[in-house]
Amino acid sequence: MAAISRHLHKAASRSDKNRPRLRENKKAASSFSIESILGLEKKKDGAASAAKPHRPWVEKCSDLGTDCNLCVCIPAISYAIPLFNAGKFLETEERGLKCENYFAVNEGLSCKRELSWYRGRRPRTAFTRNQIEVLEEVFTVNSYPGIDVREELAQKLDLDEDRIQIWFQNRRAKLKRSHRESQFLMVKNTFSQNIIK
Amino acid sequence: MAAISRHLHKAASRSDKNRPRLRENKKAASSFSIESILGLEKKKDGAASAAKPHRPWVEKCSDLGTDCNLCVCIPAISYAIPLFNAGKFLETEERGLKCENYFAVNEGLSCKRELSWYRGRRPRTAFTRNQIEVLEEVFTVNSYPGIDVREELAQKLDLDEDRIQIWFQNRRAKLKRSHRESQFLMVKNTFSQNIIK
DNA sequence: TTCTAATGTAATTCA
DNA sequence: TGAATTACATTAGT
Repeated sequence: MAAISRHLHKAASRSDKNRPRLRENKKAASSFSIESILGLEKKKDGAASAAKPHRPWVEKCSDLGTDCNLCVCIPAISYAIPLFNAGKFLETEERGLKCENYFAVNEGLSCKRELSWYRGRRPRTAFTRNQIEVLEEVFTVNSYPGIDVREELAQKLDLDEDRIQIWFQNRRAKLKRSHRESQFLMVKNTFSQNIIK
Repeated sequence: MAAISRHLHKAASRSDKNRPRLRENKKAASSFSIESILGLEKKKDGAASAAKPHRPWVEKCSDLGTDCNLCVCIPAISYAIPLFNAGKFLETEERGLKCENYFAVNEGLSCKRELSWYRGRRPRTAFTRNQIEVLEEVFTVNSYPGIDVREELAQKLDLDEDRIQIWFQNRRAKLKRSHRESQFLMVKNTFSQNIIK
């Protein structure tokens, strides 16, 4: 049942493709030379929306008007908390609710989206040595564990199945990277040996 | 050649999108319990070599020739260690000590640089004042430069694109940190003012 | 000591 | 799912 609800959740969050984009820079960048970037900074405020520094965490809602005190306040609090408390997850949830309620009233979408950009990121999971050990062991024999193995691991290691899946994804990426590099080394060595002889 | 290796690391394998999918695992997995998977761990030691850290510049070792035993030997040791233990911090320390003792006997100062090299860490890049200036200028208008801007910057500043990317990453972290701190101060001040009144 | 380049990796987004 | 990219925590050089 837990698995089902988790998967429901996954499917649901896949659909909100309208979440904050981090990619605009890519498109925007292609139309800029460095000179233009440097040259434009003073001139164009209108077109600067593309070149505007994208720093969601600095995002002050002071743009919204002077009566928006909470806008300034809430992000401040949400950043202050982690200084005192390592258990960020609870705060993240709380924050989410607060902000969402708040902005639903005042401001439309844009601010909410910006907020969700930093609000929505899952706190980094720190795996224990033992967890890593087991995961690595499983990985050596099966880099693509199915849902059943993942669930079993999750239960045994006291982790979300989601974390397991992501871990394997990243682990496969790492493996592939190292393969590519060792292949490159081989080619390069062969190459330089041929040059020498 | 360096450029090739960089791109090998990053964007090379776009072409293997068409690889055969590895779906069999799902079926196969259901026939495994974790215990049975773990029971197999001894057989596949070959796969473990894949766990090598991602340090492309280690390739330079082989350029030095066969008479450079240390070059070959020590990195081999330092790479072997992590395969047996996930607790990387301890090993890093151990490794450091070993190397340090070893080299302290033979040489003096230049050793330090050699050391970091043997440890597998890229020598710290010292940006020139001009490079920093340009990077900062770009940063003020765009803290998330896309690949094209990064490449352009790399060319103009005579730096690796990788260095540029890392620089922006660290710069964003710095900005975020300072922002967090100032907000923290604000909250703290507001808080104590409210207490006083 | 402080700042920051470099590292490793969990998380996210897109195709 | 892989690939690219990000944030984040940490290590270590100057």
